[in-house]
Amino acid sequence: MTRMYNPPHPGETLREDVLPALELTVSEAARQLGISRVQLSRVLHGRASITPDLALRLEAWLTPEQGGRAELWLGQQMEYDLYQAARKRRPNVLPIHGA
Amino acid sequence: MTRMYNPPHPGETLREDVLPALELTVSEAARQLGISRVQLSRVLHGRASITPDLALRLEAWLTPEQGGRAELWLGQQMEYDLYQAARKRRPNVLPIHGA
DNA sequence: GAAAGTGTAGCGTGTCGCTTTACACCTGTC
DNA sequence: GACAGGTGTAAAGCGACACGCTACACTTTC
Repeated sequence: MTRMYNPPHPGETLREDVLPALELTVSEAARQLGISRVQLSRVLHGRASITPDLALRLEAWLTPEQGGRAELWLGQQMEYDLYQAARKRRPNVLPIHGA
Repeated sequence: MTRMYNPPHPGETLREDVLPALELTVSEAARQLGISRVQLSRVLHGRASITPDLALRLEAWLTPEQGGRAELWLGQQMEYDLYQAARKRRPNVLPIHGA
């Protein structure tokens, strides 16, 4: 239950690590991934999430060495979403036995 | 990239393993979790997903031995969603260097 | 028969992913 | 200076879905 670190948005990883290594423009990457340039830009800036569909596209697009594992992208998104959810509303739920 | 097994919906796990061990009714569990009975029933039967909010509620409610880890619930939901997404639409994306 | 528990359909609301269009900005080259 | 290409982003429209509420039918237990 200790989640002290601030997980980065996976789009940030994509923007800072993956795309520069590929030497591709955002427009060209979006074209190859089969999504719109606008949507990819939103993901890269943390304004949209890595969806299962996008994770599968990244897996089909990248080599395993470049980060082509759908579970990794989705898992990082999950960590991010969980942290953001815990940061604001903590649900008012009591432990079950009082334990 | 090999995802050959059929991951169960996490609500199924909740219905078959967790709730029986607690000897609680669905209505009472929903009340303690702070969600509606209808919504919990939908989750238990795979008609609704484990959201970050619900995962945090489960974590606050259950002891760690009972399965009280938000990441586990969300991760199982992720596996399920990923498998379902891969099962139907496979995105038409080419590998990046023809590799 | 009454009460409690359950599954589920239907409705309304809010959120969000996604595309398309459009705009403003920056950079290079002619 | 004009023009083209790349970029970020806002707005509009659509579809999907989580969620609560109400309502109904069914079952079991008293």
